[in-house]
Amino acid sequence: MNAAEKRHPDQERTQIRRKQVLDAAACCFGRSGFHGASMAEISKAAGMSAGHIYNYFDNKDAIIAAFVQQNMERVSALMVDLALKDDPLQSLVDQIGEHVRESMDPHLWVLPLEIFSESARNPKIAALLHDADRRTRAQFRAVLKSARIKRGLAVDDGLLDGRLETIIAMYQGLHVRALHNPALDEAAVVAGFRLAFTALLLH
Amino acid sequence: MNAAEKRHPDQERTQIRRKQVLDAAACCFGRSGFHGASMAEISKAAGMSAGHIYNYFDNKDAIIAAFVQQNMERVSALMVDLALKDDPLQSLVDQIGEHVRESMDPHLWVLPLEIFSESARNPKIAALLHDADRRTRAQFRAVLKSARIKRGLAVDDGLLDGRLETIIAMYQGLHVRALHNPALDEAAVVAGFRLAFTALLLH
Amino acid sequence: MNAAEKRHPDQERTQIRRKQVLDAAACCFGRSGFHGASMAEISKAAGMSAGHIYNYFDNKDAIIAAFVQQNMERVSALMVDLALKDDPLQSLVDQIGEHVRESMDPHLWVLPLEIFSESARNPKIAALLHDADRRTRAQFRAVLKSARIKRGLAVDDGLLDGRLETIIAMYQGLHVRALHNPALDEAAVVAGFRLAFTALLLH
Amino acid sequence: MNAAEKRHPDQERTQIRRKQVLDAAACCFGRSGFHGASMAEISKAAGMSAGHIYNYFDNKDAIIAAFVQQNMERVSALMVDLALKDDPLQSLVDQIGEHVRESMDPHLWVLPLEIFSESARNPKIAALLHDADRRTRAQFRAVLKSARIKRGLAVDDGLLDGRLETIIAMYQGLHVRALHNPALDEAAVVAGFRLAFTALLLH
DNA sequence: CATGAATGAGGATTCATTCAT
DNA sequence: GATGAATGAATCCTCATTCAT
Repeated sequence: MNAAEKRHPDQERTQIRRKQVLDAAACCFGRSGFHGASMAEISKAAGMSAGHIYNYFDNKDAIIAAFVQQNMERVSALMVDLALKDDPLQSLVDQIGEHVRESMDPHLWVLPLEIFSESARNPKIAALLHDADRRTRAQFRAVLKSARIKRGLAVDDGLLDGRLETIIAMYQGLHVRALHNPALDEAAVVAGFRLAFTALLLH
Repeated sequence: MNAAEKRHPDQERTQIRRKQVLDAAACCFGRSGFHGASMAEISKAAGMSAGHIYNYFDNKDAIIAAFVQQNMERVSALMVDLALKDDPLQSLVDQIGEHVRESMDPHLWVLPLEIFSESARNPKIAALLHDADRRTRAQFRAVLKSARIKRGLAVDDGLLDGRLETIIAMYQGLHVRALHNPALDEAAVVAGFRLAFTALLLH
Repeated sequence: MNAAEKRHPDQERTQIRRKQVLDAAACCFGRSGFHGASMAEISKAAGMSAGHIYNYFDNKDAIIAAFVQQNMERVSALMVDLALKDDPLQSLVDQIGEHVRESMDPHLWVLPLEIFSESARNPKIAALLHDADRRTRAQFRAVLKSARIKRGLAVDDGLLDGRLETIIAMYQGLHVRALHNPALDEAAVVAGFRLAFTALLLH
Repeated sequence: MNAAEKRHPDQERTQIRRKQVLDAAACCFGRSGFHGASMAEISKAAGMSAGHIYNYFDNKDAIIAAFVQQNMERVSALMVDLALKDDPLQSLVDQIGEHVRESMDPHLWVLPLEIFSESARNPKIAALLHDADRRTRAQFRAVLKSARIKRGLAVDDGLLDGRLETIIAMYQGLHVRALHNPALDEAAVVAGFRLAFTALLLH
């Protein structure tokens, strides 16, 4: 046990407990949705009594919000990775294959959709989403801009936003596609995406 | 009152009442979500008692399903329109502006997202969605194919699916973008979409 | 159409309609019980709208009561038949076989049980039952008495009631037995009843 | 508080609560019938919230079933008592007086009738009833057989069933008699039963 | 006479939340 | 800290009953 942990052992414990709940919530939310998952279900998955959860979260909405927050941070980290690449533009094109494959696991995209539809109704969630999206966009924008300069491509500020919004839309739309079309042909999608990405990123 | 109405006044009335409920449901579902909207809320919006709704729908799920079905048919009609154009490919590119503008009214896209997340958990809704998507894809595919032939473009069957899935993903993703980024710049998106569509449709 | 019918054609019609409802009720009550059978179910079986039933019966309870009344009258008629026999005592013993066989059709005895348990809760039904039972007992008692005199058996007034109550209890209990023991052996029951009846009636 | 209670305080509490509910149910079912008694009524009688009852019983049917089960066990215990008597046959005849007196308290026999009529419609209850009846019959049969051997009476296997079914029918029928004829003369019934029992048991 | 659309009260059940232990 | 017993409001749904047509 290191010093930092020793200094605030209870805060440490609190963080562990909160994570326990959020992990359990991830499982339950994925299985039953935000509103379908009962506190009882979550508490059982968290290995903790239902009442005790209220020591760490004010109410169920707070769990949902914390859970969404956590997810946002995960996505933000992916952007940081991209920024560190040598040639991010080429990376994006090259990685279409694996990104598409990931996006097509429907199991993985139930939760984002749950979040999206919750945000339409819950202003707190919407604020979280807007904020995270703004940060992610800024990161993505910076990456695109510097990469275009490095490659000697035009840096058309207005169009830059269009390029990145389109790319993000494609990936977010792909999650929806995976749900709607269970027989979605991965190779075909990759080919289609490559056509579009080439136009969007390399010209 | 015309002849058709006179002949089946009760069936007519039933249809009117069902529509009344579905319209009310659209409103309530958009405001509160499928599960957040209570039958009492819907019945009040529909101007009829809660109990009476059950004369037109077996249960709440049946309302959701009918509502989804109705939405599907609206989308299907759009495809039929497209097929009737002289040059559907050019039409798609030309109409990017208005389609994007429509897609960006967040009010309009709350419900589809609600449907998507419901489908992840409700097999009946998922089946409706899959079926509708299959039909829509087939229509879209036929349109693209004949339009490409007419234009003398390569009819690469495998890639054709990729092209259309990418386009659908872009529009479905755009709904998500509109929710995530309330300041979304319409002109920029249109420009981005035009780049991608040109690559996907006209080459 | 005879005179009596012509004089009160509407009362005639009313009686027919009431009977229609009661017959339908018999079917529904047997299938679903008094409280399980809905007015909608009954009205469908009666081939008449639910609302219209209220022109013939004040409410559902009135249907139940009329139905019970009808059943009571049927039982009473059986007693009259018995009184007309040459040697009612011997008849009762001889008919054990067919009476037991009848009593063992569980389908037939659902309704009496329904009536019994309703009477425990519904004073109006209880009054009907008490009244019918009193009449039936009196008839039965008179039959037994005169038959015993004719046969030269002792006419022990106090014991006479015991004899007849016991016999009635046996048949009413047999209905319960038929429900409890679906494998009830008819021949065995007949033999058992014959032992008891011989002691009760012929000594 | 003894050791057993201390070891499983929660299981103990659960049993107490279940009993609380069943006792309340007995009261409400008797007053209003199985379907007439609402969960609210039962919960008030049990001194606990309606929602809390669902921690002890899956649903209302489970309460009915547990209640029926409880009643069955009471009857089964009576059979065990009988088996322990020196001369069960003579005991049965001697105890006619008290058994009849018990059977004539109408308040006590409302619930069995409720159970009977429920069993006609509820397969789960019917199964419970059939099973309990089978066990009770087997016990009774063994008692009768050994007692007849001890007394040197013929052990006519087929007729044995007839004898016992007739006796059970008499007592079950007596409950119905008590409801139908509030003025039922106890002494007369005892005399009638004695005639029949003598023929059925002692010859 | 006859319909069946419409009502609204009431029922079983669930679940977020609290609190005594 | 930790439990889970307990609450009670809210939800979906049913059904006897009424009434305009």
